[in-house]
Amino acid sequence: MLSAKMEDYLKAIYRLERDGDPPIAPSTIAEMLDVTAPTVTSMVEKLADRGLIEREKYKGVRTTPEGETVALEIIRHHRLLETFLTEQLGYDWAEVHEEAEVLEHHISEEFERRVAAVLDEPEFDPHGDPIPSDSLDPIDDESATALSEHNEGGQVEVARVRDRDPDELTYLSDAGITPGTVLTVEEVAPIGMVTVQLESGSSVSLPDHIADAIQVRAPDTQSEDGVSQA
Amino acid sequence: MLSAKMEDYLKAIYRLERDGDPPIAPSTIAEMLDVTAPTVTSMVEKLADRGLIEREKYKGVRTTPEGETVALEIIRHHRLLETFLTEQLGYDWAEVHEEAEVLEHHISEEFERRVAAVLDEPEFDPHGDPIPSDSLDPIDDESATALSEHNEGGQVEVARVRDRDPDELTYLSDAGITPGTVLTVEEVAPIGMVTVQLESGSSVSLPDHIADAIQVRAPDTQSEDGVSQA
DNA sequence: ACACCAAATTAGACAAGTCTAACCCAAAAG
DNA sequence: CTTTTGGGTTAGACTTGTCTAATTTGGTGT
Repeated sequence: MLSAKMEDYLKAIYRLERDGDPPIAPSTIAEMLDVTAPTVTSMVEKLADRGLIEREKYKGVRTTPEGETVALEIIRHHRLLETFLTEQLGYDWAEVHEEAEVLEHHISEEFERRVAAVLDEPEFDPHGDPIPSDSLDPIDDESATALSEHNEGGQVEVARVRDRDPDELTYLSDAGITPGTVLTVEEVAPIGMVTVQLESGSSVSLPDHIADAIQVRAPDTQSEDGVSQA
Repeated sequence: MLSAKMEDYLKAIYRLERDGDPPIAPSTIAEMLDVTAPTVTSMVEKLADRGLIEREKYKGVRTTPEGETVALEIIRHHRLLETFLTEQLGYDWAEVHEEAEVLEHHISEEFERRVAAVLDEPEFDPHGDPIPSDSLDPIDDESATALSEHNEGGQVEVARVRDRDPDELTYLSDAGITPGTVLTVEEVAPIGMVTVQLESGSSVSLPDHIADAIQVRAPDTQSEDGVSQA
């Protein structure tokens, strides 16, 4: 069995690989997990011994297929839990991340199966992140673009919100912005701010770091129901 | 914050106090938690330093009021989780103990509150064990008697089943014996076995160690609904 | 080519939780 | 009142995950 810590490292490495390119430098991992460089060195040695990552000394690491499967398993746990907490226990999307971050390491496969069944095998979590399937096939993350890259006048639909700050998430949902929301880009101010208009007509201004975190796609011209994310 | 291990020791000590009398000997704790005696010595030192137990060297330990509160908190988590797993996720009562044993250490107060709310503040778990209230007042466990102490012909209602063996629990529920079931003691055989008759008319024979674990009380002459446990 | 520097690794320490082996109490037996 | 003996404690070691301080490496700049 893997420890919760090993799972955390693996998840971090996997996530970093999805953004930047492998190999992932120890310093990057250290920053993400808020530990020191020597701690990373000793941990990646252990993960490499277990065959979960490949390691080149003084270069960095990359996940092996087995390591990727473990990472996907944890991510599946995390996103199923986030979905479960919001849908069944009435959590707000701002609160679910922290709770799921802990529980993801402690639920059984049985729990995972039953939660997935109760939720009817969901494909996206409350932030719009895709939930890895039961078979743990790699997911492709990159179909949407950042809101901040769009020009004035364009109409877009919110696909994912890659922000986990509770205050910012609460602000967004209070403003009416969640996955599925259709927005029109009203103004891109040169001072690091984007203003969008909701379908209700109300306008919301967002600082760049939040506009960067909101991933959007062409509006779904079809339906308004919740199955539109596929 | 207390570690999961410290919580386990505290829970074990509290449980042992409820059965036998304090002070609780280190060897008893060691057996319950399946660790060696020196391990218990070092752990009880830590718990005593924290003010959660009183310790007399070479004698044993007893919980302080603060320790009792912590134990009750964990027991509340455990029993709420067991109830939640059966009622909301469709677990069988035979499976819930192990899952709850892990998760009880990792859920937040928020999670506890929301689960209790969704379940409508339940007072008993699927095995008939009382769930400590939100205020963590000590509970009195001892209103029921063991089935094994009853004489032939007596009619009783199952109050609690103090068994956690999955096979035995599955056997009992398959036989139709769960908290609330009304039984008539048919035969107390001198070979370590008790035979009971269900209201359906079917008979079930149980070895003493299981009859000991089934706690019963006078049948509820009133209703048949689920609120009858108070 | 050579020195420099940032980043990585090694070395050594520490806390938590566990073990085995050795020693010590304290209560019961004589 | 002494001895026996079983359970408890002390001593010392190991693992996991972390740290700080010292050292090494490999690419960069001149």
